[in-house]
Amino acid sequence: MKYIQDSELLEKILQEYHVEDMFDQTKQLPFTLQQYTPDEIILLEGMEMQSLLFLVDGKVRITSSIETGRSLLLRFIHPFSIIGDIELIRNVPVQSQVQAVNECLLIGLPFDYIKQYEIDNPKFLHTLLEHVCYKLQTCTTASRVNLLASVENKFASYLMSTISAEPNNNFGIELTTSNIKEMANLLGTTYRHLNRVIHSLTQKNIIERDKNSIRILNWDDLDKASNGIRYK
Amino acid sequence: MKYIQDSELLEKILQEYHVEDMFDQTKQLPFTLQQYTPDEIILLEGMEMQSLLFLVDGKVRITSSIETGRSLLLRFIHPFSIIGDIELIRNVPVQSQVQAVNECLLIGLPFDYIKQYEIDNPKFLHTLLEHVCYKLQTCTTASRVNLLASVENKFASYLMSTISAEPNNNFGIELTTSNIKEMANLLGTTYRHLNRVIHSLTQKNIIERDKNSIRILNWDDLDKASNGIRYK
DNA sequence: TCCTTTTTGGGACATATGGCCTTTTCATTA
DNA sequence: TAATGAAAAGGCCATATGTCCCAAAAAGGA
Repeated sequence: MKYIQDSELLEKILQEYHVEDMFDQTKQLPFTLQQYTPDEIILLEGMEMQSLLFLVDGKVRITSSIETGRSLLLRFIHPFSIIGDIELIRNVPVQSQVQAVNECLLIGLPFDYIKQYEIDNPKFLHTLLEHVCYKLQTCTTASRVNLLASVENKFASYLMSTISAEPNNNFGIELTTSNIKEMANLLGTTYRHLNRVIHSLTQKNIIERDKNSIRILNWDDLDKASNGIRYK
Repeated sequence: MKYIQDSELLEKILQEYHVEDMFDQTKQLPFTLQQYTPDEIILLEGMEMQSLLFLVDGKVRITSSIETGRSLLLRFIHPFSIIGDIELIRNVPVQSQVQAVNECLLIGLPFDYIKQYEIDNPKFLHTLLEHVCYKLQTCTTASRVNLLASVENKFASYLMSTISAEPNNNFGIELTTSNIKEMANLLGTTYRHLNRVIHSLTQKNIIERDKNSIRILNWDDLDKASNGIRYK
């Protein structure tokens, strides 16, 4: 992690994400600007947290692990996201592992400062509340999906969400596959099994796979394969 | 559901749960006092919510379902709990099915009123935030557990938490079993399978089962069977 | 007490999924 | 081009779990 001293950049970011809507005045707040390199660990489960973090650039992976060593990809987050809300409010150690996927920029604001000056600021509280509620809603959905849906259901649903959210919806529709392992994690399964599922869907002519892409051939059948599962 | 007109009772409850700590003044708030009978549905997924609810007596089951008809027990809640926080903050329809387990008493406070008079009250916001954060933390834990642990792990852990939380820790330690089906749901499995797991643990002399109770014979081995899973 | 009905438990089988290890593919270099 | 090594895919088996259905047990009634 590298601290960046660049008050102009900071100011620009604060404006871009309307951080001033969250605090009454942003000029004098003791923000820090932090840069992380790809794969760098931002927070380790169990450590004590000192600052609330705002993700303002890059992509971050949130995972959770158990004693057996296995771990679970909870979600990816993108700007603008808040990291450390539970820890701030409940005074607990870091709940999940947080890791930069690519180069990331985060803004930090010390808990001490927040607790002293902002903890009763309705604007700030609203922002926090909205973000936490969003996370809770997402987590509830994920919980339900994880327990009730098969990997095929989840993969079908994931494919449809991901692809329809992609900008390049030109003709076929594509998706790089070097991240199959990542998808497997996200879906809570193994690479081996996801491959099996992909193979099966290919056999049924629902999707088509070549070297670096997966293409949907039959949206209706894919929808059936998802069995009504929707991630959002 | 039956509305109860009993301002004395209401007042008593408001004091018992320190509801006045949440609002600046509680006297004039348009609270309603609602009583539900065992198994009565309090909220159905998808309906529009009008009031924030506070559970003040009884036990409530929160479940979630998918199109296939299967459903999942997310958690039980006890007083003092808030129902409808996400719906209030995010303006979304009811996210989970809410059902009274036994006779329940709830206090309602209309969203309209809250949005007009209390939505910027830091005390109220803090209370909400604490409850939502707690739920999120619980949900994250549950998510991880659900995906990474076997039914045997979960049952072992569940048994230990439940039993050690019981007051009657006298000699052996007991647990009624008529609710095995409920436990199966809570653990995200079937009655059939939970029976199988219980049978297996019995074979290993880790637990002992008779007509109406399960007793732990060997805490160490049960702990091993839980494989490090902890619900809280 | 014996018979009927309901509840509970468990047998048998099918399926989903994980783990290991081999095979295949692909890229790199001699 | 051939040889070599790394990465990806897939075969095979074990296990966990769900589903269906029947048997055992309990409860109720004549």
